[in-house]
Amino acid sequence: MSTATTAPSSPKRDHLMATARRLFYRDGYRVVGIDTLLAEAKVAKMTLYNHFASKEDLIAAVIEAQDCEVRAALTAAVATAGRSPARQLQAVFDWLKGWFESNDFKGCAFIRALSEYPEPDHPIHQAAWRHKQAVNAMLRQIATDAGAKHPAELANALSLLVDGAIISAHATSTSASAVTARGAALTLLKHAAT
Amino acid sequence: MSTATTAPSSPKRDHLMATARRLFYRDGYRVVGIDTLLAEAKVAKMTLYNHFASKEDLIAAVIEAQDCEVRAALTAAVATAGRSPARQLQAVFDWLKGWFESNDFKGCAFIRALSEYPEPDHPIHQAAWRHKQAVNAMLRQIATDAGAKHPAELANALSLLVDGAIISAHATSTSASAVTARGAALTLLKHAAT
DNA sequence: CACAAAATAGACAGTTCTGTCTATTTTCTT
DNA sequence: AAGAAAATAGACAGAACTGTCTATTTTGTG
Repeated sequence: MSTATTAPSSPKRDHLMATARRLFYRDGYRVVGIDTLLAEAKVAKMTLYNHFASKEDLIAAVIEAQDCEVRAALTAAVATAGRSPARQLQAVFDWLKGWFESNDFKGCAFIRALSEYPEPDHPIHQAAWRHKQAVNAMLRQIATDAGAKHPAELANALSLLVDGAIISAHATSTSASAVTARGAALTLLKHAAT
Repeated sequence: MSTATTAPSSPKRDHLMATARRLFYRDGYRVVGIDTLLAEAKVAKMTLYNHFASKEDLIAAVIEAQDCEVRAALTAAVATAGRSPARQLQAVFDWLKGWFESNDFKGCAFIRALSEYPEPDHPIHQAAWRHKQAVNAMLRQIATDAGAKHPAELANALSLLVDGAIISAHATSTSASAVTARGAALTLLKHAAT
């Protein structure tokens, strides 16, 4: 018996999730209809509604999955950078740069969720917000390791640079913002160290 | 005779624009339908389609209008701060803070436009992008006045802080990110001065 | 007043949307 | 092989969507 809050895994469910993630990320949550999604996944409509209560429920599940994947990728990127906080921070923005330069980069799934569901109480809005909190916690760890006087405040500033870089990369279709953000982040890190 | 690229002004057109701005900002571009907008504005459908070619055309016009208004407000905020670049920069983030704390703050209309129309070629996407460029130009002026070694690069970093602060304020429904961003901005400004 | 321009209500077409239901077929387990 | 569970196709309801058209009324102007 599983007491997990996440729904049980199944091949069809996973396949639906994968297709949903791809289409929602490429085109947007509201603009992609259930029928389009089902045609792309080659899955019957009732299968979807047996696994998810509603489209919103599916979107929330997609965001949770994205959250897990992004956090794992970031953790891995940081891990390869060794123990130096400065190098770890560089690794974060280098990872961003690689993402920005990938062919299917279309902005941030979480920022888009915040935009498409602007009500703060909305479950989708909140799921996206939780992800941003988790990333902030990772940055706070780096700030603490660096011996920052106010690690939480530094982490908040670094989060602004991350989100700003994503917005800029999406708006301009270039990856230059990652380099800019990395430079600013290192400046702030150096300035905040005791 | 007017050679302006913008459509001629008229009371009905202006009223439609005002209602559209309010509803699109509050709920989103895609989620607000034409019928909802017309009911709220108490205007007939043909009046709308006599002034705008399509819903997309209306959205593009709304974004242009928002662009003008935001730039004017920012320019005014900077103007009251005197000639000190540091104070001008503070004024930008203080203005952001006031905006975040207003009752109807629901994130950034331009960031949302980039999210809801993620295709770089889309006219709405590009209109939002032009606004971000204009704000960046204002910051570049401040950076230049401050004697920064690389004013364009500093302006880019400041833009990241602005957009990041907006995202964070919307995600958390607080204005703390404005203070964080202001502190980081001043640090970067000081560090970049010759 | 008379004429022209603008705005109106409302029907309408054609599409798309989410979600439900049924009846049938496939798949898995024992 | 037999029975249970899962997945299927497809119709269907009911609503919402953008955009068009017409006939009527209001408004502004000379």
